[in-house]
Amino acid sequence: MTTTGPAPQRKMRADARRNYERLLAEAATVFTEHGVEASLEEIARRAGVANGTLYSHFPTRQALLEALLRDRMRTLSNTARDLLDHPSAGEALIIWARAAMVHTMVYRGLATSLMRSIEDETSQLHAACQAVLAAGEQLLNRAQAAGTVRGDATASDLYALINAVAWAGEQTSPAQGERLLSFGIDGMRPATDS
Amino acid sequence: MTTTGPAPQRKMRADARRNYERLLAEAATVFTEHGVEASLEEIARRAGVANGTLYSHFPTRQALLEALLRDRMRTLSNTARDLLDHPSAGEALIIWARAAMVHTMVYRGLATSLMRSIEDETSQLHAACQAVLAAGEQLLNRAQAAGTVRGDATASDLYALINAVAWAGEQTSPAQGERLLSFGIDGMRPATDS
DNA sequence: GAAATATATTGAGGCAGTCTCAACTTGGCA
DNA sequence: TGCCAAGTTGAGACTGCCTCAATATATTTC
Repeated sequence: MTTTGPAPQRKMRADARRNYERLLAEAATVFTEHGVEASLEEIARRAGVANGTLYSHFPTRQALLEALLRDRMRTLSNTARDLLDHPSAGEALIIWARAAMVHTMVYRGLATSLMRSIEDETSQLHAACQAVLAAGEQLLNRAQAAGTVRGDATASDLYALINAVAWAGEQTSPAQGERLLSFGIDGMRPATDS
Repeated sequence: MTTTGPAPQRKMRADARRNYERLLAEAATVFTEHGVEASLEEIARRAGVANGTLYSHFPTRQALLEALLRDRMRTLSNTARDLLDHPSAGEALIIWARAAMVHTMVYRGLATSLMRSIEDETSQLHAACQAVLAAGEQLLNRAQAAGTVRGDATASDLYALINAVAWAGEQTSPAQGERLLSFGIDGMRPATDS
């Protein structure tokens, strides 16, 4: 499993880089097991370093999360761009929204972090979240232009919807998340004046 | 503000009852300020009792929450029953769902507790949550019979939807919660075969 | 290759929170 | 009044967060 080097700043000392990677790897498994609120001490312990080392590499939990999600979130944004070429604007939106929901469910508690980060511009995750939101907006706009989605739905609505259904999914079951997403997207259809 | 006596077990000693009420009152304000994950020590401190006293009255955070929400949740269930007489089945469902969402937003973090409690039958809140879910189910069934809501929507869907939009609302703004709720309910309409 | 230097790591310590329980009040009945 | 069941207390064991002076190590320089 070759990962793209997480590439923090250039030229780290060899031992530092080793610990950095080790910490990231352990963080991934610990977050998977216990969610994003897992003990940072446990991550350090498992990585075989003192907790101070963890804090020196990742001053906050958010910073650690950011490093862990960087690639994944970039991918999500790129996927949105690619889907702009999809023949059906409406379908493209649905496909992407589903992918975004799945992404948000990798770690328990992630939806909360991502939702908080879009509001809080001091968050290390803020930029990545904004990029995702902007990517979604493109797909949304196209679907609106195609008449598949109500004109008054906003990118914030879409972002909130995705996170809310991911949250529901992580609380109960992924299937429940999927169901709510379907309802939510359907509800964004233009009103049929019956 | 006369409240219905929270009535734990019969015949408490006078000082015990006094502390019990005091704790509940302080819990309400502290939860309002800091959400349901607020420090229990602070509640005890503010109530002017030792933390052990808090734990003796409310062995878990959930127990405290249950006592705090008991009346409110009963009311919500009753409201649903009353709304069964509403002329429009569809409107009745919407009105109730909105009320349930507002209820879920009284304390930050409550949506998470309520969502967890419906799954976890050992939770002190489980029974109250089930009652709310059952109450919603009645309204849902009527709306389905009236053809206003898809037949395949379940009470669990409704419960999850309400909690998910309340969660979104507490993360961003109540207005955002309202918007998502509208989308969700709209999406539960029977498919118009265009 | 050794000294000098910049870079990392360590872990104890201060803080806050949860929860428990043995020792101690104190309310209320006989 | 005196007794004892019921209630309260708060120190203490635990876990977690985060900091920072002391220490160790990689890399550069000569």
